[in-house]
Amino acid sequence: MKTPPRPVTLADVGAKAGVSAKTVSRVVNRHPEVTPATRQRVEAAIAATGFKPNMAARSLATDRSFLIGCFIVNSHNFYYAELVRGAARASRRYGFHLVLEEIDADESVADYYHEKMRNIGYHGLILPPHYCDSAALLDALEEDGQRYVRISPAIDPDRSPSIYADDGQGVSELAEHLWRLGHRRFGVLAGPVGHLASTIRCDGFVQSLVRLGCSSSDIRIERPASWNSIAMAGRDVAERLLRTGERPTAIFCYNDELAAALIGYARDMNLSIPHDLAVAGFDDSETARLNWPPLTTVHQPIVEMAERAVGWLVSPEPSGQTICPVALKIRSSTDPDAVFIPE
Amino acid sequence: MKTPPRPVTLADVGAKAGVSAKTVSRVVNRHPEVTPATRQRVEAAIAATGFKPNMAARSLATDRSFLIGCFIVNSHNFYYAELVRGAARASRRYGFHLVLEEIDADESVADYYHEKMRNIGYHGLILPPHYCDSAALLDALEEDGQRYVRISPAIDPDRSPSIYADDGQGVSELAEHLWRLGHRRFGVLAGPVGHLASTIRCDGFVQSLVRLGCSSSDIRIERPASWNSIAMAGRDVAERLLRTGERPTAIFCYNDELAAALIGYARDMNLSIPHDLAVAGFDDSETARLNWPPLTTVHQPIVEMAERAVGWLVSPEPSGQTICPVALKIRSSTDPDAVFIPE
DNA sequence: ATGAAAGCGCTAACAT
DNA sequence: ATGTTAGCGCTTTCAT
Repeated sequence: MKTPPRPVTLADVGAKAGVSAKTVSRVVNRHPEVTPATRQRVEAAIAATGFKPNMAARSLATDRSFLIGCFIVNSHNFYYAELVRGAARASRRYGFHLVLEEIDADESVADYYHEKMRNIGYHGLILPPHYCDSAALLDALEEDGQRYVRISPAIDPDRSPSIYADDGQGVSELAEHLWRLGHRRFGVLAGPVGHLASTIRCDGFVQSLVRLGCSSSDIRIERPASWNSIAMAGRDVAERLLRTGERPTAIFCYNDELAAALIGYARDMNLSIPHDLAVAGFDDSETARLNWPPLTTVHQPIVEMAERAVGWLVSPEPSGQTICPVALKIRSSTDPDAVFIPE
Repeated sequence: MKTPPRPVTLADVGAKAGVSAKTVSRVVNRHPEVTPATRQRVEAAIAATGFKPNMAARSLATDRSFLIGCFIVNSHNFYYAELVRGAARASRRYGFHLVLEEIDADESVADYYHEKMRNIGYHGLILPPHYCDSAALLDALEEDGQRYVRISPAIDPDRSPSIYADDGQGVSELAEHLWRLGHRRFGVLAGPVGHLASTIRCDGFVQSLVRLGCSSSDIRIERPASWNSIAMAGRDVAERLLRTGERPTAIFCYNDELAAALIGYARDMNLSIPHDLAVAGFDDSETARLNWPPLTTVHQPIVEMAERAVGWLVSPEPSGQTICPVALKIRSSTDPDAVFIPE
């Protein structure tokens, strides 16, 4: 590798254009008080020299970085991958750069923020589920005046800008959909205990069914004995739901991956999907689309939510105390052509 | 949000400890020439004041950032997600931060680098497949003296540090494995034309079989008519491979997602997997694990490769011209307990 | 509308 | 072993 060429500075450009460095700075930053004539000359000099402003110097002088930070769990997960996609795309669109901050499950986010992130001078931070519910983190951020946006927070919805998907609405529509199809006995593969989304999805689904006239005794809720393996979790619950008691004709699973695992097992039992058994998931992930027949599922506009989060972070005003409900869509597995039914 | 407290500077700490700012700097940067006594005093002052060095100032002064950049495709994809996981984790371990640079499929990476990345002063860059084969980008990086590491490059293996997975070895082992199981008629669901990994996997698989004594006429290679939908691609090829001509007893698919799609279709045909038909994928992705029975597949240590890439980037020496072959592992779907067979 | 000076917080290079 | 000086490249403030 060659040694890097000496970078072009504002002063270099200024010399070339016959103006001061400050004038060049004004042009670069689109200040209005510059004569069109000088502006043109400066822009020509910028183009000629290939000048690129130095981020570090700008950050030091303005005490603002052009970095957006996003907390991320340390595991392969459709939800986070989508979130990152949206955030990266939007950051780029606004001239910012997305930094990933991977936090271990067993460590304190607030501590990590203090130790490693505070000095970066992040322009804004994205707090996806889990992190957005750490009161200690929120306290630390507000103490610093650090701008942030929360995604689907479980606590203090009015505390600060937050964007969430209306899981309750989604499962309610799903319940109606299945009920309309004629299903009367249901199973639920519930998510982890204590996980808010899990509670909302499970309870919302059940309540909607009851509201439709379903008897509680016709809804069986099962939870995997262990979460170590998604495949095993799905099989475990399938075993209980399909081998014992009166078999449900429709099962709603906490997410698509669990639904896929459950379906695999059901097929081994020679059940035809969706004829003998309808299975619904949540997230509208790759898994839901790859499965055959495609999974009934609830789509969260994750990418768009992340884009909106970044949009708020880069906007001049601290984005207000807005809460943004998001429309949900249901995809039908009984119709292989998988059309979206709008809210 | 409160207004941020005035940040603590080196000078502040120095005043408190009764030393110069520079001495504090030396302590922070672990310079050896500091008396244990003063070091202790300074460290106490640092702890008391809650001092955190300012990244921007440090970057400006040293002309080094603590940022690792990683080029990323704009789509949800197991491979890139894993790569990001490994890179984020390793960056963090070394005190760096990982920045994602999402590049659209239809734009020039080299141009984007010039426009948006050059002024960041990246400590190092990770070039995953596709980007690592842009000669224009490599030229631009070397012109700038920009440190970088390539992952599985298709061109110029000796040009610069690169890390690759030995796909050829993987498919060779896979071929042997299937042959040993007694398969004699094979199908291949090939990847996109012109894609290097696709060529290596397909050709390597076929050549290995031929070497084992398989007749070329017993190996049928099929390619989806369209790549718009993975599910449809899998069905498309399955249709041709399983409905026409003599049915193969084993099919190797370019990746796990295609394999899953193909399997779904095969099951609709009432073929029992793996009894009637063995299906193998590539990547060892979530899909391979969620499928039931689990997919035969070839595992790339993607996370570890990314970690190694970062390790090279942060090491003082420009990491040499080393090429790093990586061991491959094969997982067997005929054995549901999915043990790894070491190389 | 433009320029000059000062300084953001840090470190390299030279003192001592 | 520690302190002093002079910037890094930019922006702010205050002149003009």
